[in-house]
Amino acid sequence: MTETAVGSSAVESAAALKAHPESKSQQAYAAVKARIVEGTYTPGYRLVLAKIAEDLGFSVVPVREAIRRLEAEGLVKFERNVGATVSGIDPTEYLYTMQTLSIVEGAATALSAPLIDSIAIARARAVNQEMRECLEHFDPVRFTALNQDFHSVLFEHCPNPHILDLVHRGWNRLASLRSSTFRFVPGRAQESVREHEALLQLIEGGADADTIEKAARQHRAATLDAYLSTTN
Amino acid sequence: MTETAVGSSAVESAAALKAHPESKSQQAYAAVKARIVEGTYTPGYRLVLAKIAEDLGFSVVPVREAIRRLEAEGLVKFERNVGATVSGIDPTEYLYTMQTLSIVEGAATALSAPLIDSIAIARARAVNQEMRECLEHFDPVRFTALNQDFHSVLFEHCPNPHILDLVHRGWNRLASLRSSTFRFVPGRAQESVREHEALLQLIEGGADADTIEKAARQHRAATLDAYLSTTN
DNA sequence: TTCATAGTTATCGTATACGATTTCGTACTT
DNA sequence: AAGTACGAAATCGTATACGATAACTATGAA
Repeated sequence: MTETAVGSSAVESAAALKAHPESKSQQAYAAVKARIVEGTYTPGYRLVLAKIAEDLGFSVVPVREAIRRLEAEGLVKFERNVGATVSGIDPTEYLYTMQTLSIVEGAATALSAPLIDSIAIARARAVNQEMRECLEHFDPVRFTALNQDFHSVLFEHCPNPHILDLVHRGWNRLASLRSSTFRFVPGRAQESVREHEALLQLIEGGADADTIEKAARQHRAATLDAYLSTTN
Repeated sequence: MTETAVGSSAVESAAALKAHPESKSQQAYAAVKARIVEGTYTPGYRLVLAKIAEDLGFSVVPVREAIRRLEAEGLVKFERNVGATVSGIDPTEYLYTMQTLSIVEGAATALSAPLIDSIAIARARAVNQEMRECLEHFDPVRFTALNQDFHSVLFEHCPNPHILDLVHRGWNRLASLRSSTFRFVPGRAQESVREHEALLQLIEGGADADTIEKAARQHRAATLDAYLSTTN
């Protein structure tokens, strides 16, 4: 587990089924996205079409298309006759993204809850345990990845792929902000791990959808609150 | 009021501010989107790049880019070496879209509620009154447009543009299904108008966010339920 | 020294061209 | 008559080329 770049799963798995060589625009999309999510291209980074095209070894047209797609996902900003830059670390954007995530993650969790079996719960617990260990060794990068894994386990049988897609977009958006000021408010991580366990117990106990949704939403919202409290 | 095509408002208004002539890919995007939303291109319609390019009077590259953008919004399906078609009327997709809409509309309404003033409430009531009249004259197309207007008034000061964007995407998605089997379950429209009034009263009365969110969510969900009950 | 302006460079935007892939029709075989 | 294989047409995918726009720089005047 612990894959970092989370993609529009539906699209990508469909593409994988066809034994087709990936189109170059597809490749360019994946490549640039990966660089943004990994942090090679940090926010504000100037994405020059010709340069990227040369790097990847093909022409500008597919690259252009890829950039446009990333723009639609909010990962890059594209200005006419000026060019593309990796989307910024505007605190307001962070707030919007986190708030939206709290809503869609809450919904995704509530919808998935009735479909989660005990095996998945056990796996989620194992991931959460790993997260605890990360805290001891202070490994924030892995912690974040595991956090996504934890929720991914819960979302495995999410009955609505659209909502799942929105979750993934949010995650990617946040990933592009890596190593910005928006991470690791002291103490929040510990609390987060505790909330995970509480969430699992709610699911195990067959709590009603509304309770689970509120808990999951609050889980994300608390991280946002923790950040906000540090700045004010 | 009563504009039909709802766009990523942030992007479009920004583009409007620059006195720039719209780029051709932008024009192509708007044009094709409009045709889909208006119903000129119905689901399943084959979008041949060269043909569209000729119609619009420019080359295929910008058209291609536009189609890709529409793909990202879910309005068209693009298959490699085969081409683009207007996204289909799969009942499952309808369910996904409506369910997602119920969630994001619910959230958008709850977030907006505290910011809605009495003038806006009055305007919303006026729109709702028009909707009643539409029911008498049986004008479903206008009814749908007014329905969007009603909610748009409520969302005018929505503090989170991301969520608003998701709402708009959902609306566009549904619009592309116009004149499909997914509309106008008998009696549902009347109920919808009543629910609008109830929603306004909740907002006026300063109901708490949770109550408003549930009401708004249920309002959309009920339409979905009405559809589902007709098929089973 | 600072500001305005003109010219240069970098970069984007789009058209055209051609190769690759798919689809569809037709002829041939069983 | 039905199915298969082959070939032609349609369509997509990408490269290259060139025009348009904006950013930058240098030069001159106040």
